[in-house]
Amino acid sequence: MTAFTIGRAAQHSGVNVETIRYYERIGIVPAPPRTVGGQRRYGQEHLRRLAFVRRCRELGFSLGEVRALLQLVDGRAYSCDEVRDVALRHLDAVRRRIIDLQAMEKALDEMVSRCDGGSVPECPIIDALFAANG
Amino acid sequence: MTAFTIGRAAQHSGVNVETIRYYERIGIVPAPPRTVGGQRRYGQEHLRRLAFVRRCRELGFSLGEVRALLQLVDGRAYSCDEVRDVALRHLDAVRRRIIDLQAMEKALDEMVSRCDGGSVPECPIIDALFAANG
DNA sequence: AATGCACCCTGTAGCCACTACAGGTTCAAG
DNA sequence: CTTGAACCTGTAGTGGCTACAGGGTGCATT
Repeated sequence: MTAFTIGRAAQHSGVNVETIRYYERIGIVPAPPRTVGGQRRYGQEHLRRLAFVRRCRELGFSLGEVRALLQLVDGRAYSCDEVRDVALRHLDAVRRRIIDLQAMEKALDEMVSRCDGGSVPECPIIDALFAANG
Repeated sequence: MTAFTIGRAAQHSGVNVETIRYYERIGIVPAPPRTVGGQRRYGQEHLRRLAFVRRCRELGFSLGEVRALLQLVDGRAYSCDEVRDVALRHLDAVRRRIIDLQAMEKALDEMVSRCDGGSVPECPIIDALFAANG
């Protein structure tokens, strides 16, 4: 018998104790059985699911997406295409985000390099931030 | 005399009407004068500041960082070094974020490409998500 | 002067994904 | 049987907005 307390489940799955309770509350993970005193006891299947959620979150899936993936998994007979679709959409979003951040990086880098430490009369970074778009 | 309503100020600065009121509430921008009836009227300096905040936000600065930058600007005699420091720290954070996202992208890409549409018995994406870290 | 209506006002609640308490209870070791 | 770490619930806070509800204002037109 494997019965983990929430603390052990947290250690094992990498999901914070508070977060596990939060996931239960919002229905991302099922409520586990309780001891007579009311404490949660987790089995292997719960840990597996928690680790799944954690992995998804590490990959940047929103909880909505995670929910969608779990529904596909739970209704056995999920189609690979549906899963692939969720993943591809997310991959696209990640790529767009990277492009956005790279644009920020470029703009910041240019701003910072324009100001190379000399005590110029006006700060070129502040000037750039006050300047119009672009 | 330039006196913009909040709507005009929003158009002009690119900051949403609700967001302008929010910025005023949290002290990012000063409260403008009002008409007798209580409506806000913005001058050039307000617009300039709103545009500054907007530009900072576009570059990914947090409102905390924006606040810090504005304090440097407001206390005239800000040092360029201090500004540069805020910008450099943020640039670092942006770069770290890009690296994180690129790792996600790689992992997602590998997952998705392992599943090339064929109806395999088990979905490799789901398998990968259920698998341990890495 | 009256009316219409687009815009403005405040205040509150909601979003996401947690995190951090307060104030109390349970479990297991010694 | 006592200790104390870990657990429980419920609520409130985070950041950065956004979206109402329910009302008031300001300007153009009639």
